[in-house]
Amino acid sequence: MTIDLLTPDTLPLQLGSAIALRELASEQILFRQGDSASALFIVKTGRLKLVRPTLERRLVTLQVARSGESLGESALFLKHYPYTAIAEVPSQVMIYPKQDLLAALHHHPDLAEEFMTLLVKQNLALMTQLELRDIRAAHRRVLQYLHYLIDPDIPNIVKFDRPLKNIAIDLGLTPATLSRALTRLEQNGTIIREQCVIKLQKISAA
Amino acid sequence: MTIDLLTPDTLPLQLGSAIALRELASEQILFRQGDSASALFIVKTGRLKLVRPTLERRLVTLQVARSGESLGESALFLKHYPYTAIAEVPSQVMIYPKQDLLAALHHHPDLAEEFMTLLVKQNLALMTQLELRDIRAAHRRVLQYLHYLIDPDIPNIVKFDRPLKNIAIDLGLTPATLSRALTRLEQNGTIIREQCVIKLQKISAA
DNA sequence: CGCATAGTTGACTACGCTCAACCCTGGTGG
DNA sequence: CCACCAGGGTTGAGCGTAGTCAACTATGCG
Repeated sequence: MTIDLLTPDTLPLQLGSAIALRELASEQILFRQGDSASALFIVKTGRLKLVRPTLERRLVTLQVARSGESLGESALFLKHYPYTAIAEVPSQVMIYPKQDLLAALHHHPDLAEEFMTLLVKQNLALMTQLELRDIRAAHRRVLQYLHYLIDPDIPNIVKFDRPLKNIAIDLGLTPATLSRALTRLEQNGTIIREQCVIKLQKISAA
Repeated sequence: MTIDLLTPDTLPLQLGSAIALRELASEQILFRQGDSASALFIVKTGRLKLVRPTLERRLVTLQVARSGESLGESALFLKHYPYTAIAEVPSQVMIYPKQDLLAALHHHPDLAEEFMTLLVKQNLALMTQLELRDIRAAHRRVLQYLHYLIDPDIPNIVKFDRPLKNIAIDLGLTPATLSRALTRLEQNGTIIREQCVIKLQKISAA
């Protein structure tokens, strides 16, 4: 409950084993859906995304893991990865072998509890994504997405740290539609754009 | 790993405390989003759904819990329920107080591991739902949904146990569109309908 | 027998997708 | 220093299709 055990710094202490590092180039695949699930990863630098290919040969983005965040938790309780992990930019990930982690979870109730909290958080994130998809109108969906992104410390400002192309896909839109949605919001006076910096105005009605 | 600890029968043994029961009428609310999170529930009879109201005054269905299944796991690690639980039909739920369960998870690593597996499974279910939403064409989405529902024991047969109206909402469609999608699939020869029983044919192309 | 609800079907509208052209930026090489 | 190129982003025209609203049918229940 006190400090965060699930970080690159503190987790090795729990495991008591050497941790490997892996470098990934942009667009490189860390593991594929269906691969034998062997490890959990924590992003040291860069950015990864978890995706699943759909029937229509498109990719659904399930999660984006940034520096300090973990990915592949499901692996600990499944035989195969249920999704594919791809580096969006050149990245480094720390590798935590499945068996070691499982043993650690077994012996450290606090770590287990923290891990459960993490899983629940991920659940919530997925629910939020699902909720987003239920908003039909593209500009409304985008607006809601912006609201999720605002940092309480820097109110009403959102800065995109990844290409609009990717964000569009995350939102279940095409780049063209996202672009139109943003211009529409700007003409509404709902937002003000300056490159990848978005400023939300008070009035958030459509 | 041997037997399932997270069932109405075995869980009380882990908790060592009396378990309360609650009866719900159809459409009755078990707890609301934002309520103080006090317990986890397991459905004894009936059927509940977890929903979140969206901006457009619609309800996104996040999960459907049938007899023997649990709901409200997130509550153990959050102060407030992140969704609303509604009975779709008259139901009975067993109540497992949060504190008792947390203590049990702390002292029984096997129970904790099983719980984590459960959380991961729910994660996967949400991912699957998200993937469904990425299929634009209504009839294709429905077809994929049907594929998810087939029971390996009874191949190519799906029986709806809830009104089409609800299923439509789960799929992010209107009842009208779902109806059209089903008739289209039938005219395609992809499925054969008889009331709420659907038979899938071999050829599953659109 | 009537009422309420679920399901189906029709006509119309709206909007997101597709495909394409175009602009703009950054990087490379002559 | 400029010419070229590649990629992301924007904008336009047209199409398909899901939503909406409504009417109608069918079913179950009082």
